Amino acid sequence: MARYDTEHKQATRRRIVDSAGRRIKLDGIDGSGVKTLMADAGLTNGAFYAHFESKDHLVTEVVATQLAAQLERFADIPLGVAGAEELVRLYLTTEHRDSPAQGCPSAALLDEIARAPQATREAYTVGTMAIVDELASRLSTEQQPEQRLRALSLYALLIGTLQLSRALTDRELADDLLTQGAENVLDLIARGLIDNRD
Amino acid sequence: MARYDTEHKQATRRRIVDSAGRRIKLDGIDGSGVKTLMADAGLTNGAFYAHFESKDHLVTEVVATQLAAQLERFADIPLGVAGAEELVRLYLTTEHRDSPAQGCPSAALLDEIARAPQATREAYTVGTMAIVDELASRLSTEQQPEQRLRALSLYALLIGTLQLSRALTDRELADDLLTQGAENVLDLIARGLIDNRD
DNA sequence: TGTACATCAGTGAACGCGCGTTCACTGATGTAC
DNA sequence: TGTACATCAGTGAACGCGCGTTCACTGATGTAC
Repeated sequence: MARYDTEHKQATRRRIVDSAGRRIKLDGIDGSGVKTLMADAGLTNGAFYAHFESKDHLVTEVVATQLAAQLERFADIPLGVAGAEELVRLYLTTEHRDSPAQGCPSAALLDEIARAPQATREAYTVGTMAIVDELASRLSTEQQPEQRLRALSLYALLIGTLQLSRALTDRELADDLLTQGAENVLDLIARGLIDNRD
Repeated sequence: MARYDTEHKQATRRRIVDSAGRRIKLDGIDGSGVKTLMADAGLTNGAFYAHFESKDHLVTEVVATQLAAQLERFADIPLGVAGAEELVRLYLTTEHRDSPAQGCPSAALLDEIARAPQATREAYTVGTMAIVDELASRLSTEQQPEQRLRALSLYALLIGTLQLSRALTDRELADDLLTQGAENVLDLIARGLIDNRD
């Protein structure tokens, strides 16, 4: 099975990174073995090292790719404050909570990333800032450096709310938390607008 | 080494749970092996099963114990809204962020707990609600059921902010996030008070 | 008070297993003639 | 157009290692006499 066109190997690599993204968000970094990650992509464990230097290298790429995917989901939402509000509501849905494999990598992996090697954390920081810029662009018409920090903080609030909602076994409480969390974050967005008018 | 007084074995057990709490908050659940956990308590791996049925059982007990410890830290803070504000500021310090082993188990382990067995998640839910009640008691003079939900959401915001600050490699940005996060959460607390006056 | 003994908390080697990683090999492919 | 061949993506067994767990054993202790 070889000597395919130039695209073939790159396509396989992308397939591995994509399916690994889903698996890792579902079972965690430590919880996802190389054998499983390769089986998800329809391959066997041995082929892994023809594509990646190590599992750590794949994880770093997965983090970057998944943050880019999350960025695209946000970028698809209309601009302006109405867009920011829609973004918050979309993030804090029961669907997002109940489908970690399809969702935001921060909510699925944040504390594992905090313990990850430097290279992974750096990729995370870069990818997160791109998301934050996308969010910041919706918080006010004029782009102030301060908006970036507000956006970063709002992103942290979204992540914490979704994570806690995932951990609680009381389903009703977990649902109410999403609602309350959205209300609080929307409140902060609205308040930022008022402050800007002063 | 045996036939000690009745207290001895229980004391050893408590010592294991305590040191395991620190280790697990530092290295994660999957990242902490039984051998290491026992060495931290000055024992060898074999003795583990004289104290616990399985690693999962220890983890569940660690989660409960650590949440109880976090509850005590909160309970030590004065009552009233001023207390709530102090609590927020204490939670979002660089010291707390840089000492996960001594800090809040939610911030260290939340997404690993979300993937943990049912029993662990149930212990987490119970322990978290106790913390939330402690927080809620500071949000307004009269205890409304709605305050509990507000407190739960505020706790989620604190957790998310600390976690994200831990993951970012840009130290200055991570510090600014703590400041901005505190500002946002304090804003929400103040706003809750105004709403209550209506 | 002194000695023999039963207790049992703790030891440490070993179990099977899955981990991340390596490597000799396979076999479908595009190319050369 | 047909055949021989070099390529190399992918296979799958094996590596050493640490995992969670088991178990035969140790030896300091409190108790009995």
